[in-house]
Amino acid sequence: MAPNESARSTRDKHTPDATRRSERSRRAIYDAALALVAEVGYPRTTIEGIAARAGVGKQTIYRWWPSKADVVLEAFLDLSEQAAQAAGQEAHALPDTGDLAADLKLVLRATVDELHDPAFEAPSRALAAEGVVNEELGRRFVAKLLEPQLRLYVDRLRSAQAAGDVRADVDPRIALELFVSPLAQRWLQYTGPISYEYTDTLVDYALGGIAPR
Amino acid sequence: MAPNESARSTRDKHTPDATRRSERSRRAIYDAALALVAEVGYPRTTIEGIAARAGVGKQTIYRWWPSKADVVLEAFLDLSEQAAQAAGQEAHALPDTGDLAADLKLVLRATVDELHDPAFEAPSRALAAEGVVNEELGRRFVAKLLEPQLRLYVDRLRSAQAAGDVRADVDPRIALELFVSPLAQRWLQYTGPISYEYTDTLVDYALGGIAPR
Amino acid sequence: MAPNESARSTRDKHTPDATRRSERSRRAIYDAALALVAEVGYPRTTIEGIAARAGVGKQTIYRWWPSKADVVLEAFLDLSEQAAQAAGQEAHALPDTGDLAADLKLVLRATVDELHDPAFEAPSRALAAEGVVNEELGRRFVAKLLEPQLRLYVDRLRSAQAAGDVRADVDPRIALELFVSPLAQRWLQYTGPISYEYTDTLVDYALGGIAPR
Amino acid sequence: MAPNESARSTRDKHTPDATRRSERSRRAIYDAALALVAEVGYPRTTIEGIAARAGVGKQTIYRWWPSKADVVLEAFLDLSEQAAQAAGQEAHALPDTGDLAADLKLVLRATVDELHDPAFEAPSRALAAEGVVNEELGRRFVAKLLEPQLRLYVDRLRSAQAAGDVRADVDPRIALELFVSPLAQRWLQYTGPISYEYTDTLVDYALGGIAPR
DNA sequence: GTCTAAACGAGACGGTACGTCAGGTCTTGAA
DNA sequence: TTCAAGACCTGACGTACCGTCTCGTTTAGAC
Repeated sequence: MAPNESARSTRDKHTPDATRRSERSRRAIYDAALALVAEVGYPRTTIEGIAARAGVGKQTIYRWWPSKADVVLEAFLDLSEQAAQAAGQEAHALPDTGDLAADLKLVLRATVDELHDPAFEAPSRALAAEGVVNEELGRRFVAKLLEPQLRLYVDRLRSAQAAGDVRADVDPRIALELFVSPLAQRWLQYTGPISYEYTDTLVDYALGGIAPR
Repeated sequence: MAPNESARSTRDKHTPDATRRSERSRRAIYDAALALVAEVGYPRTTIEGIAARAGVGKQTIYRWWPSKADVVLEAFLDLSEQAAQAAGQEAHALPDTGDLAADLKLVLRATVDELHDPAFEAPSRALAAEGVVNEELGRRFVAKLLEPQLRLYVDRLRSAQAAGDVRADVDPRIALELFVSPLAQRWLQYTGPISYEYTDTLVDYALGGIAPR
Repeated sequence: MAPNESARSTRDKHTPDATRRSERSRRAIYDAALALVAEVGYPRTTIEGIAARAGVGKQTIYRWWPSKADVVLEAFLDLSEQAAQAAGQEAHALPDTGDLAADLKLVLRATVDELHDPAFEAPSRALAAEGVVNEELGRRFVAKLLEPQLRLYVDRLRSAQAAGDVRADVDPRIALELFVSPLAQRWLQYTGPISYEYTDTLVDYALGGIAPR
Repeated sequence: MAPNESARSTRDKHTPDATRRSERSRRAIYDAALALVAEVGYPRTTIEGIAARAGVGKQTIYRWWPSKADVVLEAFLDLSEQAAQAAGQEAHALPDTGDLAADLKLVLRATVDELHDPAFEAPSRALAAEGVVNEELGRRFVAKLLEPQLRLYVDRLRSAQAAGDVRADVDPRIALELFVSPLAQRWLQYTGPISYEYTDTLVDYALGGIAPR
């Protein structure tokens, strides 16, 4: 048996040698993918187009990613990581001044701003849409991007529970949805305008309830 | 000049004579579109496929609808209308037993069931996804399907306000999102499981707030 | 049995009542067909186009003619008849001055002129082309248009045989092809230019042969 | 710089790399094109049909040929070349036994046989018909296929002139039409039957003339 | 410092679906 | 019933991408 054969038998041809991967190509593909999604939208973004724009052969994309959705998702994750690093430690925890309502309002206002940022809007909308219809991608999108952010709310709510600002029997994972999901739905489905007043109101309603005290 | 001549002079060739439209074809196209979306999913549903399955020329589709999304949306609206008519007056108002929490829980449990119905899931997911990325379609989807349902919640909450079960200063249109949007997001984005307990909890949290009394 | 059934059984639907046929439409269709063939060529002449130009419904054409070729052939035959009537008796016989060569040259020169007439060229080329590939139409084209003209040559050659200007053992139907067919082929297949000198030469060669005497 | 690079720089994207062309596909397309023309005729032969029959993507045809006519013409030229190679040197010159009449009769009899060969008849009739109505194609058809054959007659007649069997003042290019064109017209237009006697007679008439000596 | 195997750019390949268009058939309403 | 109008079904058009598959050409690790 030739030595290279044994090498091949341990490595399927569908799993190329990652150590020899071209970093240049990877970066160029991320950039091209995000640029195209932003410019022409996700459906009209094609793998051929990404390859052409990145100055890369189509096979280089098909070698490393199984689908267009994966390329765009990974490119977006990369972008988010870079943005997070640029923003410093803020990404690791929500502010905790002791005033829960104020802290939540602050963070949600920042989210409102982010949702209006065109650089994020096009790709994240595209991925969200794909995730609606493609469960596997949707779950990955949530696990990699959404859930880590929601965990910060959970932490902050736990802290509030410890401080007695939130009832102990409340499930934080559900509670956070009271103010996060309405904002998400308005953004995703155009069911209403998004503003600081709106998110402030959400926090107030969620914390105090809508029933009379 | 005959009346129809003036009508014709204002109609260019891109807007065919709707009075001569074939009802048979329209129905067949609706059925085929919904069936295909349910069977192979929205992305793999093609206009060619709809035409073939409906026993209809492609041009007959392109003549009356500008895009695949429009065909499916209209087909889905038609389906919803039929379902509403079959269900009778239930669609016109939420139950109002005087017990707001119980009424909301009941309706949300019904929604949970509906969201698990495969006949509705495939097309509505497809349309929601398309609406995320296609604002025009999204707004139409909301206006025609979502908003009418949300209005029923508004009405019920107004009634509750009159009965003193909800604070008078609360905006019902926002308040309803406290329990509707979380469900919607879990369904759309797979951010969590959907169950009766979950929706019951949402109603409790929303009505009573999460802060201690 | 319903009354209309008996009506149908006595009259096949493919043979409508000719007595009620609109002469106006027939003429308009002939004119439109020839005009279109001349303007855009035979292949791009469509029954739809003829109907639109004639101000006639498509079905009116399909009712009376089985194919585009038939419409054009009939229109062309009609045109030829009219032209023949306008030209008087010249169509019934070739000139017979006693000088066979001169007579033939004269007639062939007239043919050269006719072949250069755009009003005749487009439809006759179109019909000839169709006839090459559609034997049934080709034979009809020949029988109705070509053969009557060739018969005049036969007559003239018979007269020449009687006068001793053509050998008695020569078959006139074949002999005429010596000068007619070369002209036809050059015209049909663009195998060479067409001029008076050319046709004169053909007559000389055909009458005298090309071998030395 | 490698030589092919400079070649590439002068070639835009509309002229693909011919060196990478698939010979298998080219052959399959030729075969399919000729088969379809023979079976259903030229007008009903479609590029889609050729592609399907050849087991080839449509784009592979559009990549290399600008039109259906070009595909079929090229396929037919290829067929002719192969037939010529199979026939050996006969294609390069007419027989020259010294007996002009006998040589011409022999060749014309072979032509008669060829005209009756179904493998040749369908595509050449289709191309001839198209050429009648499409001058550009017609001229190409003549230049590539007809004229090379006629040149052989010109050569043989020149040889006969040198031998004193044809008058020196005769133009061979015209003279050959005396026996070639009648046969062509009968075949193209169904103006008469085609037989050995007929072509023999044509040669006799053409060489000796039809006038008495 | 070679050697060599894999990743690379390029792009041709067999396909699918696109959206447009033309053509023959079928349906409707006016005369 | 004929006719005009035009919607219908069919199917070919030429284009855009798909995902696969070679081609040479880098390129980077092992010898």
